[in-house]
Amino acid sequence: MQIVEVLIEYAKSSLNRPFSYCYKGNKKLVKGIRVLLEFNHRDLIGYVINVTETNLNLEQYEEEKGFSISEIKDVIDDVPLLNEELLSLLDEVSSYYLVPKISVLQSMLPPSLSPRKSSLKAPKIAYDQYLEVIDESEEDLTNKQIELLRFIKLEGRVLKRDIKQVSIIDKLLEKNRIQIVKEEKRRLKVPDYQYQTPPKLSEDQNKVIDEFNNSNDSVYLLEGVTGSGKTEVYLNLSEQVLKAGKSVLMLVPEISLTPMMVEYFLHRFSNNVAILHSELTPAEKYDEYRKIAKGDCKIVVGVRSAIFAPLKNIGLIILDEEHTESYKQDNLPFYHAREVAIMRGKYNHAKVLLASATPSLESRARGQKGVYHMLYLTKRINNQKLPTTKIVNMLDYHNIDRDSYIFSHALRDELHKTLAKGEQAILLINRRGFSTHVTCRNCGHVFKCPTCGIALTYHKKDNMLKCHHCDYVEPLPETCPECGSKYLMKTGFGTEKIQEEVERLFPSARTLRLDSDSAKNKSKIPEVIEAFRKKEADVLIGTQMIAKGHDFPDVTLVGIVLADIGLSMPSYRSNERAFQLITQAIGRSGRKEKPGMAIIQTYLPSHYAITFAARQDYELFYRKEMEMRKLQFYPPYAYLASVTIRGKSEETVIENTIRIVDFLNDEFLDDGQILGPSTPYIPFDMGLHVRAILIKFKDPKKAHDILLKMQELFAYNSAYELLINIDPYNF
DNA sequence: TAGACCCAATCC
DNA sequence: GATTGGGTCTAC
Repeated sequence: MQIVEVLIEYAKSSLNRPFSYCYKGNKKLVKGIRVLLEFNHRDLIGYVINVTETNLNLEQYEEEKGFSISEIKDVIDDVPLLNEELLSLLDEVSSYYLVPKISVLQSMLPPSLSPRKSSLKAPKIAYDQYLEVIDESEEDLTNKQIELLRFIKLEGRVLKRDIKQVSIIDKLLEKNRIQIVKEEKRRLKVPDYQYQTPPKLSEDQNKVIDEFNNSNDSVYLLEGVTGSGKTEVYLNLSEQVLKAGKSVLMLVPEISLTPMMVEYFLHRFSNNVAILHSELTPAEKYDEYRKIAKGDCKIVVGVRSAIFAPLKNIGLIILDEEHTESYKQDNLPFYHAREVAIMRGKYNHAKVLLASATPSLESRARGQKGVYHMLYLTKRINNQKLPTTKIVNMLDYHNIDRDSYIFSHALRDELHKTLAKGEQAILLINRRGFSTHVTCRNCGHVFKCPTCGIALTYHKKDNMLKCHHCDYVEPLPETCPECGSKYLMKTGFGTEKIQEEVERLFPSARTLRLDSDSAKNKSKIPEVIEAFRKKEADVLIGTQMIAKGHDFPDVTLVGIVLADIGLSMPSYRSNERAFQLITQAIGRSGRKEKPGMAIIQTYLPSHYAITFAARQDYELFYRKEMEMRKLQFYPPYAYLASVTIRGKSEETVIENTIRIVDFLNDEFLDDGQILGPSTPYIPFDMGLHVRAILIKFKDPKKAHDILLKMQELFAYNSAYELLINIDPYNF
């Protein structure tokens, strides 16, 4: 009889321990496979972490162990899902982040191989399911159902997997308003590009490459201004690594926003590239994953979770735009791809290259201390000049256009000139929707989200009010629900409003808008980007997703409609975020031979995040922000960990949070600062009360021990849920 | 995570 | 006296 120890698919720290089952069949089981079993009256998946043989019979064995043992119901895999390296990485990641092992496993493996019940249903052949409207009547539908119905109607047909609210789809199907049309899905087709001969490298690029090659350091930070040709450096280094018989892991922030990077790699390495990102179907992911595991391709291009790709013999790991926050997973298992990259680099004796025009403060500080090897690309390719920038003080009404309170004279004039020259412009406004507040002019009633209490944003496209924190929606009523007045006032602006303003002021300009609304249908993002690049429009209006990494040769004007939005966020990183966003956005201007221009409109014209971003002066920003971080004891001067407690009863939550704070104070004494209990910006989460604790400390080893102890003492309680986030971003 | 179990409140 | 609802416990 074989005894297996398994991890249960529930990612709960109280269940983060092995459970024993027996197997009486005649297969030889190995660790690393999945099994089907019954656990506490439910069928679910277990992941085998240990197998032993015993001569005892079941009764004797149970006697010896002191608990009863059931039999496995089924064996799912024959061979282990992970190789030795990933197995050890699993331990390292789960112990660093203090998260259940199973949660790391579930991130490492594609859905069809994941140790969770739903993986059994994961398709081996994929179909695309489209939703189409068959009956437009909105009678006896809820608001959310109306929203979706109108959305599908506006789009014509919509991919079912693009719509996350499955229950609403089901209701609409049930009420015969829409139908599903099935089409066989093509597996991921990678275009077969012609090999592109590498361009001649600049002096700067050669210098960086030589320095990289001639050093034995393991982690490098490449600081390269926008347009300095970082991509060509990646390609060149990758080529060398491949020639040496090793493989390359290339991470990008969000693949649907950076199809260019994929294209470059495909041009150079064609069928040697596997692609991993969240928009792939389970079947495609499965294909790509297997291809990588079998060693059929030596390069993986992908997003955060691709850091776990089963690539063997890695020689180089690159993180493009390393400062990007999407490298940090903000739910379980809370890992940061950069830290995992460094772990894998160590194991493989591979080099890790982090690159950005605006490195994160913590990386840049490590560079300063010599923990990372600094590399610089200071010149733009062909010595293009950085765009001319202008900060417009919106507090001064002389600067504001008479026709439009949103545009300054400067921005309107420049946009006019740009359009007259037949060149393109980008307008950035980091807020979607039409207007941020709707107020009754008569009684002052403000439309607010009933569950979050924050103001609802008006969306003109479907004439609905939406909460940007939860998923609440309602149609904009004709009259005020309080007093019946017809005069509802819309204030504050977002992308939709800007688009309308541009169309009003420049009737002949062709506009495109890109934000997470227009990208609800995710395949839209690359379409819009491509259309703009092909000059099918003159002005692109959008949120931060248009600021990142795109190369639009004919854009000569970037307008930041309101630069302050990011600065008002309550986070120690808000200055850094604002600086990065503005710098990145400005970098979109003037990428070819034509000189670029950028206009920054702001109510805080002397804020250093804005002035230094306008000058594209990372170095000065870095120094100033480091001073601030030092004063306030924030990273990189301190390490952070946050603890979140959530539960049904507010009292229980508060009581326990205080107990935990007391515990932490006793344990850390003078080696850490404990802030809290604090009430987060959004104090409710799906009906649960939330409280948070922030811990700042100098000694990560000591903190790790204390947090582990805290977890043992407090995590095992069903009255509330406790989550630890190591190196959190949103505080 | 979610079913079982326990106890108290509530209903007829 | 039975039924319902909430909070707590436990899993191999």
